Amino acid sequence: MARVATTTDAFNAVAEPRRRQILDVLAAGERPVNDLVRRLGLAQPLVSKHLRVLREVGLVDVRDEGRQRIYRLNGRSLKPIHDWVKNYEQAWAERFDRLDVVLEELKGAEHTGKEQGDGSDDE
Amino acid sequence: MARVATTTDAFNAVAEPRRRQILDVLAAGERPVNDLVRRLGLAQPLVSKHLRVLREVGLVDVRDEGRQRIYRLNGRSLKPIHDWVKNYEQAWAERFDRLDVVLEELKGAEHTGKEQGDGSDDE
DNA sequence: TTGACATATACCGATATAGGCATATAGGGT
DNA sequence: ACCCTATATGCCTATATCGGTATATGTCAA
Repeated sequence: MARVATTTDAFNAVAEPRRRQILDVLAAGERPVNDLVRRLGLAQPLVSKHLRVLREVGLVDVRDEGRQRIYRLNGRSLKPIHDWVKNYEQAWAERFDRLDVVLEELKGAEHTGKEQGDGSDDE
Repeated sequence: MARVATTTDAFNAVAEPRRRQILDVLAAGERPVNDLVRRLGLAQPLVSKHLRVLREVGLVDVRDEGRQRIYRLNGRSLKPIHDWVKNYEQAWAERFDRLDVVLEELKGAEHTGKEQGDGSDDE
């Protein structure tokens, strides 16, 4: 048997560095494919294939706009990963057992994190 | 070319569900290999191989104890994953509102709305 | 229609993965 | 010494990956 298919879940989709790159770019705002191609310096078919994988695990959404396809981040699909790693957080942050510290960090993450201001969540 | 080697980084190591299972078991405490074998119902060589991968990316440590090898979780290696996903937390922040509320109650409404409206073109 | 552009897909090659089975290595007990 | 247990590794197969090149699909413009 070969490895678990990359289209299985977000874990596998995100294991590929280029796909993480794509998501990182999309985090700044939706973009057409060619924009990603130029920005990442990858071959266009390769980008399309990676986008397909990301689409199949729900990490990105597409919208047709003329002859362009606008891809948009759908970070919700990363939640399973976040939920899983979160359980290990204490392994590198033993201060984590105090609720106030938890909340402090939570808040910090909100205005310290890079702007993703695309507001892609909806529904 | 094939996929990036699973021994490359934690992202790839953790993309394999069995390896996540192993880590989950080890999260409860260090264990010898046979313990994992019984607990996961996998073939012993398979467990050993997965443990090797986990070891090579630093996700577990080993200690020799007689003729047993005690594996122990080293969750610090998961931090890169956590750091990466954390930036996307806002994408599913609807659920997060609940925590925002708690935060505001504790800290006195320090929370400011998230900035939006990037989507700007560029380059 | 023709042509140019934007994106997706088909096909191919090389790689290395997960898992199975058999065996090697190593330590403990007798 | 021997045997038994515990674990690691080697060899093998099937699979499906990633990346490349070529082509198909689709959309706009003249």
